[in-house]
Amino acid sequence: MKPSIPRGTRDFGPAEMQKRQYIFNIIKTNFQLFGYAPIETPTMENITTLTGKYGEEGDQLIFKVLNSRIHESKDDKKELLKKEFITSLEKSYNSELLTEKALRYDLTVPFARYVVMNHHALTYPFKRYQIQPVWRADKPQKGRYREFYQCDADVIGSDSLVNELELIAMMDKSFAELKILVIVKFNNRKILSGIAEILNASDKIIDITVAIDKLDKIGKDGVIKELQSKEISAEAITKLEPLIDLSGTNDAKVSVLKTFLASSEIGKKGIEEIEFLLTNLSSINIKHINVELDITLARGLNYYTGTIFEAKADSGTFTPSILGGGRYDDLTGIFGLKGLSGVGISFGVDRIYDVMEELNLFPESVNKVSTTKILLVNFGEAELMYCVSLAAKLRAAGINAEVYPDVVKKVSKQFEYADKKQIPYVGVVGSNEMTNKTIMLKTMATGEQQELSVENLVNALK
RNA sequence: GUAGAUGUAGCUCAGUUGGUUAGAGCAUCGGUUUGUGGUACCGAGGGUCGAGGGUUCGAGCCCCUUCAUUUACCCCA
Repeated sequence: MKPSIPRGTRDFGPAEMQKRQYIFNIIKTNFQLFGYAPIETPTMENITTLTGKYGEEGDQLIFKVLNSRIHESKDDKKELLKKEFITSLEKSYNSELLTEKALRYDLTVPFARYVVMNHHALTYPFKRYQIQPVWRADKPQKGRYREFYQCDADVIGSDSLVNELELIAMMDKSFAELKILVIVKFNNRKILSGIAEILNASDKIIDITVAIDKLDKIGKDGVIKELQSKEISAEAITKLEPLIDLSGTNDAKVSVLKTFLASSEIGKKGIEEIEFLLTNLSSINIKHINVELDITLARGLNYYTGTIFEAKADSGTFTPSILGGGRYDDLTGIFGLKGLSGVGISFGVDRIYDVMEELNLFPESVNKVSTTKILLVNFGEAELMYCVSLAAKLRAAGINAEVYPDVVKKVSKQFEYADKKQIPYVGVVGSNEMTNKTIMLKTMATGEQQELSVENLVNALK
């Protein structure tokens, strides 16, 4: 049988893992620096926990898990199962008889569920970080995987926009350390609600935001066409035009919005929030990222209610969003705990990796196949055991050491092993070294070698 | 779902208007070299040409069907 893995999934070899861990470490360090504590949640959630939170499209992308042991069902239940299966073939339909579990789609909803279940034990505002894979039943493409890691940091139980500010500061620091030039776009769902209100099209808010969101790709005419196809009135489209044309500095955009949204309470609230962030950006001393107000930013997830974030690399040809996030005022409400507002961001490690790979942003130090410092080469059975005890001494001194575990006809094979694993030193042990209680230390890069006592060997490698 | 591209050795790919025994590089193994790798040279093994059907004296190449991979749309990290 020819081996394969499900599409949209990947194996990561040692070389890739070194680079991935480099990214994870930077993000994790920054999460902790800002006071977030780690949690993990199960791979599977009850499907009812997930459905209805990600929008219509999102719900379709949830990986469902077939209930186990359905073949052991009683006959009358089997009849019901057959009916349910046929129904699910004909329309989008969730049958808990068939699937009551699903793989997590993101980390935010499981987090909200966790908060509600552990409400009594948490200290608010509760700040948590979570680094785990998520699954989406998407068609894989460039930069789009069916299994990928998210690195989330969320604060729940605080309305303060200071949380948003600190999240921006954390993005700045993280992307600076990763050396990725990034443009962080932000917007506010309240602005979008305000716009829909002004246009008398509150029921069409999703259609409108999705259309505006495509401005980059399809241009102004394309957006207008899309709006028309969604049965937005001509009058509303005319009203909307100044916003489609919106450009210039963040401040210039705000002043246009102020006029446009003057008669919308929710819109004015959104502007207030945006102004708070803009005027206080200076106090967090951003050095690396570009922060830009973009009213075409919509984001598909249903649960966002306030600030929304998205970050993209600002150079290279591969520029999908590598971070997303926002404020959700009542995600816990669905699980029965009202009045807890949360805000968070999510780094997409897999795309960050792709971007860094394209732009060659990994430091030389992570481009190693192995962290072994010395390989002990043997010339026979007795020498091999001498190597084993020697390795123990090296490791006791904190030196990464490997023993070549076989006795092979050609010693060159052992050197080849060291060479392929890019191990910088080789310790050769033959009968001479054994009688002298020494080791021949060879520096692979230069080919130089010298005979050393065990103590001198440890010192030389330290 | 819709549209395009691609499936040939373990990997990356050549393969002419259809013509004898399907090739290369890398990788693997062996040798030049029984106390020394990365270089060089010599040699070896490895293929139901994605699958099924058709056209033809003859198909890796043309036609049909099907499967897989991949890119774009939609949506998203």
